[in-house]
Amino acid sequence: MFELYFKKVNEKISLTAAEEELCKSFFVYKKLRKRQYLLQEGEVNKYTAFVEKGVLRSYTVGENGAEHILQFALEGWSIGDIYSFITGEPSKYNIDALEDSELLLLSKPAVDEMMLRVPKIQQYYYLQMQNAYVALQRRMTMNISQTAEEKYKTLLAAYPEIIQRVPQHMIASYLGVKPETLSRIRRKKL
Amino acid sequence: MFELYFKKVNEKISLTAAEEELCKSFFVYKKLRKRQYLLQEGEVNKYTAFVEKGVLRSYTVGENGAEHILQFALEGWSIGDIYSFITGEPSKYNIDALEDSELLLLSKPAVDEMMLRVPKIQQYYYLQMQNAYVALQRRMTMNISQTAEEKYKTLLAAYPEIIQRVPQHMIASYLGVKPETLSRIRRKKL
DNA sequence: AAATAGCATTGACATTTGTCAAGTAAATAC
DNA sequence: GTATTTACTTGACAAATGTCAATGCTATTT
Repeated sequence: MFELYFKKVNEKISLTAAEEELCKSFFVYKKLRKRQYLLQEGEVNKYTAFVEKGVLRSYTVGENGAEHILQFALEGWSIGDIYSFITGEPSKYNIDALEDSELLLLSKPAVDEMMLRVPKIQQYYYLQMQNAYVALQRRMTMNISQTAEEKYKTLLAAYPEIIQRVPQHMIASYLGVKPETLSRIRRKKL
Repeated sequence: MFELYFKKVNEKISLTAAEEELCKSFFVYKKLRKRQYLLQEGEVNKYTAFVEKGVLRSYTVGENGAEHILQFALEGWSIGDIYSFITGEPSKYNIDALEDSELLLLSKPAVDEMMLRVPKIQQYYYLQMQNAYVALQRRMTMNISQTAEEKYKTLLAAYPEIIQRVPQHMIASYLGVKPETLSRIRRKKL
């Protein structure tokens, strides 16, 4: 149940068996059914979730009720509202499961303790943070410089799994276009 | 010449006079004339720059020669290509000054050494990284959910100084619209 | 199996944004 | 100070995307 997590960690740093065992003790395992919330707007985000299995998404809801998707997280990715997690303020985001999913949760005290007991792991999380930032920057560049069709192609090339496993109207929201527009873009290439 | 930097740092953590002195020794002071580069595409980004005075911007250049602006940095902000800084790979970004500017540069070895000698400062940089991420996330949400006009208003409300000090066509690029479109948006409200 | 609800597709049309071209204003160079 | 370049504005038109409404499809519920 920790296979994927340590696979990912050991791509970046290397932990001894003893260190791995110690790490495990800080996580809480959680299953989420499709459509279940991990976090709802207004709650404090107490955990960052590593996805062992399934797909989650984070999103906001506008005044008009429209959903705006910020992030998808497939197996091997992490998700959570960092801002709320750190500050303890209520989150503006919702996070829920798009498929039945299995998660490894880490609370803030657990992170702190883990960093203390297994200092090496700090580097992994720092790298993670950087990667997340860089990825977001890339998405930003894509968004200001490309048309709807180009954005779709870029996403398809970079993360084909997302396109396959996520409903189309959510992909549209992620790209910042209407579902009808995405449907028309897709029709072109059949 | 370090006033602004320590003003910012001490908003988050508190350093003793001795610690401040120690910190100072890790920075390199640099003046940049308007239009001068801090970083050019293809170079390795060796420094993160804290802006004491002036305005810088980071941007990419597309195949068609169009510039896409990623970030502005006014007094009190930092700028640099984190990815290149960390990995040592050549940067895909350009960074230059939009006004005569004064910078405090920190190299990677200097950061490492500073963190070691003044551990407290680690927290400041971790917070900085988080804030940068959260700000980018906000911008992303704005970009996928708002029209050109709304994006302009949002930017104007959040960072009026940017609008005043940066050429309009760069604002347009930052928002992901054409200069003509921005000009027409601005005309409406006079 | 039938009923329901949500999702994807399509068409007609409206709105927003982009493109091209021209002209003016402002900044910079000489 | 004049010349030259660069930035901003404006208009006419084109292209992209959004809106609204109808339809069929698929999955879920009962």
